[in-house]
Amino acid sequence: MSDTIADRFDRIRVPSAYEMVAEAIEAEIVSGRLRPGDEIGTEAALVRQFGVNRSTVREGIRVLEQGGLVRREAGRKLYVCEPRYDALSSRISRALVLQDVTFRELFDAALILEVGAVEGAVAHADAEVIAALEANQSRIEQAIGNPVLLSEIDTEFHALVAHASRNRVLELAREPAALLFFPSSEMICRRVPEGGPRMVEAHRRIIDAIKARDLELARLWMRRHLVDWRKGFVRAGREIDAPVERIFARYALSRSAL
Amino acid sequence: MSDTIADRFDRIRVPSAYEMVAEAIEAEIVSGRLRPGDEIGTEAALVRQFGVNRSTVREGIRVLEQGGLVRREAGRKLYVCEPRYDALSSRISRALVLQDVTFRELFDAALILEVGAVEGAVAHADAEVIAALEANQSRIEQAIGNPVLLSEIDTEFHALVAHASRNRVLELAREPAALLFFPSSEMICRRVPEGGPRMVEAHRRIIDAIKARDLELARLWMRRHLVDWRKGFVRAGREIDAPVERIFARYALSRSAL
DNA sequence: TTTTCCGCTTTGTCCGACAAACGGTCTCAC
DNA sequence: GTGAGACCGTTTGTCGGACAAAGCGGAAAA
Repeated sequence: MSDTIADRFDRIRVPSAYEMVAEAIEAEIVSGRLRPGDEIGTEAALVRQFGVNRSTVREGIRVLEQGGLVRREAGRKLYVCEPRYDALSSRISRALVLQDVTFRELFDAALILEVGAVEGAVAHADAEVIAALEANQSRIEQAIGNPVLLSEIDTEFHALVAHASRNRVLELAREPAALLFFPSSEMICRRVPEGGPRMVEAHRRIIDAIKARDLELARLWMRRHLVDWRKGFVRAGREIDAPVERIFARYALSRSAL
Repeated sequence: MSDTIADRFDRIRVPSAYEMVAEAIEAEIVSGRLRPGDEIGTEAALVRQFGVNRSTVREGIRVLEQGGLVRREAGRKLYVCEPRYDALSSRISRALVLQDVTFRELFDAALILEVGAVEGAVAHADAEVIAALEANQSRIEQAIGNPVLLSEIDTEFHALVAHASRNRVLELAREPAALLFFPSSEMICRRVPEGGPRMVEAHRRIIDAIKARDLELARLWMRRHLVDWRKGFVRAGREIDAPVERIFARYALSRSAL
């Protein structure tokens, strides 16, 4: 009977105790009354304050831990943590993989995000970041011929460029895609031998463009660098419209768990 | 003594039982052996299978729930859920707020992400999404003068544009920023009366450009639309380099919790 | 056939308990 | 006096058992 009438009201959600525990602590953190580094207190203390059972407190703590708001230092005290992205990014990467996003989507998004990041880097890079980029460059020049190292250093390069933009929103926005995108360059370098040198040259040009504050040149070489990746991907015999395999998700996850 | 020697080994992390429970179930989901919609089983069943206590199983379940991998249907059975972003995006928004990102960062990132999204929309929008955009437009034309509605419909408009790009990576990448960015347009419309009509015109032009597959025009009007926002922000007397207030985080969180 | 009621299942919460790991203190040998 | 080691209380991770409330399904009643 009632299913023939349009529902006027939403279902009422009664929050459970462990959710209220989590929300109470979260409110303290979001409002700033608890600051990163502060300790939350022992489980027993929380039991006293909230007047609920320890199991309930513990479930609430799990929620906060997963949300990246608190952190347990090596099985010991609970601290409010300075917001860490890694855990969140890897969770998003996992969601992307589960949705079977394609490499084309990944590539199109990376093009937008990485070019955006290098634009920001041209505008805001300071000496410190540029030094880090140069250090990265000298390492990658040593690593030609070693696909595993190449891919790792390349991933770090792009993270550094994003960091140079001094835009934490952008830095975060690109991370889930990067986590899935760059590991595959290992596979490419393995199968396309000229991939390594081309990558090293592109990085060199990008760093130079950032140092020269040359927006157009930076854009150009970042774009070229990524298009190279796509070419290599195809030449390595991969289908660009195929979904990102779930293998990569596992890889991204296991790395971030460390 | 040992702190004078460079540490060779990382601390060994012994995974606790509830983490292993969570990982075991996660592995089933990521590998595809458990598909969205499948049910996980009752807590009692998991207790039997894993041979651990129910409290332990429950903590593991909390972890998965927060990770957006499983979902409890109204206090009842556990299902593998089709990956939902909302929860994850709001968590990232929260992290951004806690880092005190500025409106300028938000604006710069939104410029890159939204222009990127509209580029994708020009390339990939289909009739269905365009119809949805038109419906959104007719609603916003009715809403001029109502800041709350305007801001809501504007937020939906941008989500639709991103969806039209048929790029789930980009769609997801923009969401955390959007969650923080667009709600503030309510404040702007409230204080800058001509904001409403300008927003409506920009949307109209963007939709037309998408329909005409005119890349440059779409870019132009999206950029103009966002720059308008920034102008309004300043004219409303707000400081663009000030951190996003924590109020907005709460707003974004409470919306996504529904 | 429809409504109502009853009992079973499952979740949310509680209580009490214990081993292992950790932190701090105290003692003892040097 | 100082350092090493033993000792002890605290805290976490896990366990077993228990109960009320809510949801589900089938039987009984209208």
